[in-house]
Amino acid sequence: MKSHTAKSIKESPAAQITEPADVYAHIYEAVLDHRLPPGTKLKEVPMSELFGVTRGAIRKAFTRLAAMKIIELRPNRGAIVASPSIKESRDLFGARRTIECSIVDTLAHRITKAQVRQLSSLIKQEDLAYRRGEMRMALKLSVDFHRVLATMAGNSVLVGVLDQLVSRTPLVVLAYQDPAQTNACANRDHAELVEAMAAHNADRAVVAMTRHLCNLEGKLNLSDNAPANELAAIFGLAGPLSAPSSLQ
Amino acid sequence: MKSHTAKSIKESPAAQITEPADVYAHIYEAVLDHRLPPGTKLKEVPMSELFGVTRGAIRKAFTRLAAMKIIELRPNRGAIVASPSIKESRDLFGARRTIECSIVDTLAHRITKAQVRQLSSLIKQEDLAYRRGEMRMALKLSVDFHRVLATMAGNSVLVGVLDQLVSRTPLVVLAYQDPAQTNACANRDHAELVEAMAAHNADRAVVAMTRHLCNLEGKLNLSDNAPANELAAIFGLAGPLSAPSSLQ
DNA sequence: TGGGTTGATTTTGTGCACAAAAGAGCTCAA
DNA sequence: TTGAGCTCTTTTGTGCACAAAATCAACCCA
Repeated sequence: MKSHTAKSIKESPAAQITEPADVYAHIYEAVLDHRLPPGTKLKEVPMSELFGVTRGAIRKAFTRLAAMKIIELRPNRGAIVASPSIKESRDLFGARRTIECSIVDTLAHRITKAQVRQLSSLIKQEDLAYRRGEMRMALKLSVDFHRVLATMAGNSVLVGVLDQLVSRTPLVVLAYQDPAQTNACANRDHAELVEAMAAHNADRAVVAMTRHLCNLEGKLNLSDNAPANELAAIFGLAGPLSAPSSLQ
Repeated sequence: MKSHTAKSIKESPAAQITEPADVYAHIYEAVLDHRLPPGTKLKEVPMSELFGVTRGAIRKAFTRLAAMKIIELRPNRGAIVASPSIKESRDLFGARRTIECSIVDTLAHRITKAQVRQLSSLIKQEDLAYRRGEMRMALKLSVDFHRVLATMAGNSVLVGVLDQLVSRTPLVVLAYQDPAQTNACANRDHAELVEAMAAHNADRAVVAMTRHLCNLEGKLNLSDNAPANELAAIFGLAGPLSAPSSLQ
């Protein structure tokens, strides 16, 4: 009970991790699984013992995670799992709309039959995972779909940029997801998008992508009085963002 | 003559740098000044001695610079100043067009008189610097203009993304700039853009931004047989990119 | 002469120990 | 009872020394 900070990271109790490098991935997964909820303190020594690596390795992973905005690195005060604000979450979706609509517009003009097949196959896998209830896998495949789309459009810089945004999205979704809503139907959006692109109908594809991202954002509880692990919310007071000045 | 790698970084010979942190900025400036041309090896020990900091501090700065794609970090083989490929340069401008057109579109609808004044003031300063021949200052102000634009549009995520792209742009420009061309007239583009936004004419503003970025890109020597500090170019052979497959 | 191998030197990577800072708990006084 | 100040403990930050890897050069042999 004394230090309950980072005890629940291991996938299964037996799986002792000894690999030198991919501490990053493990922490990332743990965050996405909500085994490490937003705000959790990540101490270096327990982490290093847990993963069986040195403190330096943990520190490096932290640097990368902070660059991706998965965790927040506070000088002299350690790392905590990021808790994105409402505005940041909205901005993230806004940025994705901008970038992914551009990607889809480009791709719709020049997509090949082989690419359509590849995308359809991804959708099928994703659908299967949903039906089986493998939500983690489904989420991963859904994210992959967007990454593949970006790669197909061919602009390597946009691929890099989008990768950052897409990586951050699940954290936002998990932080603000509305328990009443289910995200099972998001899959249909992907299919519609691919249909539009296969028909080389760029306008329709852009609309489909916009709607898809708006659907996703709409399912979140991003109203001003949404809970965000904030004290104000816990005590039922006004939302954390009465004025937009509180973040910047 | 033995190790001529990093001797010319200091701004002035007397200015010995002892600050702990902003090694990053100094290296970045040196790269933009072409005191460290693309491909230059950056050794840790000489650097640390030069700046009067420890090797660890240099290493940290390298990590940040690599994240910004200003330098390239090759495992076990040290850091070199990035030499962006032609495709990457084109993609960079493409990405900027996507993001900045979106920014300008948003901003044109809601820009305030005060913001117009601020932008006009920036343009005036920039113009002044150009006239005085202070090219470094002019370049910096020109870059700032784009950053301010992004900030005014209000999407913090897009601000962060654009910051990365804008920071990388000068490196590309310096690597591929055509000696025959001059970039003195780029300033007029900024003025036109602000005029369009002041009139709340989003379409015209987007066109202005597109043209501005295309102008910039167009002044570069990005044809397939452009020199890029490549051996092939030095010896007058075929360009480094006969097929686009050579990068990815 | 040229290609490949080996050894020496330089350069990068990493673990460890110590320093500095933050945090927790305690005492004492108002 | 509260709160300021103090000490002790925990946690993060950093310099240094050593390990591993790569680069360079000489050398040998075909």
